[in-house]
Amino acid sequence: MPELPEVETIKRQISEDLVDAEVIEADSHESAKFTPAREIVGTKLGELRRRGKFLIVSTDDDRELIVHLGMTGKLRLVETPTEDKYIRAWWKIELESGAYQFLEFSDVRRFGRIKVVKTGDYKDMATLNSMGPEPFDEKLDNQTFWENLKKSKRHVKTNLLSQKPIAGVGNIYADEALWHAQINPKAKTISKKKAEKLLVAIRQVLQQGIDNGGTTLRDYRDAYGQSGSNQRQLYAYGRSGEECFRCSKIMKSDTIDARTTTWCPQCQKK
DNA sequence: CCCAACTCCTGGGCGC
DNA sequence: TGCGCCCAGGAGTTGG
Repeated sequence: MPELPEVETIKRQISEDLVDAEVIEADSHESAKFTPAREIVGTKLGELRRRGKFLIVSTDDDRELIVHLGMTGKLRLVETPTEDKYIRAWWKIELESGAYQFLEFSDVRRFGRIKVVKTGDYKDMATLNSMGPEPFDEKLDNQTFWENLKKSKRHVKTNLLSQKPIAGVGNIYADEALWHAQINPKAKTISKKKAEKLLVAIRQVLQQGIDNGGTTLRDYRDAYGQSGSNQRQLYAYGRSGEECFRCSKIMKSDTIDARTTTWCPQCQKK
């Protein structure tokens, strides 16, 4: 599932190509989740940005195209249209160089969505509107993160997935970060010391994910259709029943607030 | 405001 | 070989 590192990888790959590209033609699946894709025909694009797990492209008429990849979404840039029955939206664009390319949004399970809004107008997008700070924002310090965590009384794992204390963390990187910080996913109150450790761990697992071009378990591919390699360096996610890499106890898995969670019962005690 | 429950979706894995 | 069942889960929606 695309989380911050996967979305960041795509952003880095095609952001520059989109600058000053003109949208010549577009079409989409008929679902209202995707039809806004058609609204930007005739505009010129700006850079592609990332906010949490959202991709945002500005247009030259003061709007923004917002893409969320959901569970199985892929955004890719190709020279000729791909034979792919799961393409939910596509845009034919003319790059600044004069070359024509196709930006394709493919999404088997249709959990992704596309929106077009006036610049910065996210009032109809609850998650984006109340999103916490970017993990690599230098202004995000230990004190702020700790205070953000304390705003909710929910399980820390669930709190992270809400995108409110910090942006961009999903199920995989949440389990990874909690393992590294040795925090029980069901903990509800986090000491300042533990919060500091968690922030370090989040930054570390996300950076490693970016460095590895994302985690490809099943569906994730980058903007050129390539797999990431971070799945080879996971310490918690998907390791239920296997030995903890730190203490050799058997890793445990359970559903916490409807999300599968894997942790070490020995070194992630409450 | 917060939170919990429900909803959206389909390929793939498994038991029989 | 194929059928039925279940699982993966981010975020939007609804209702308390």
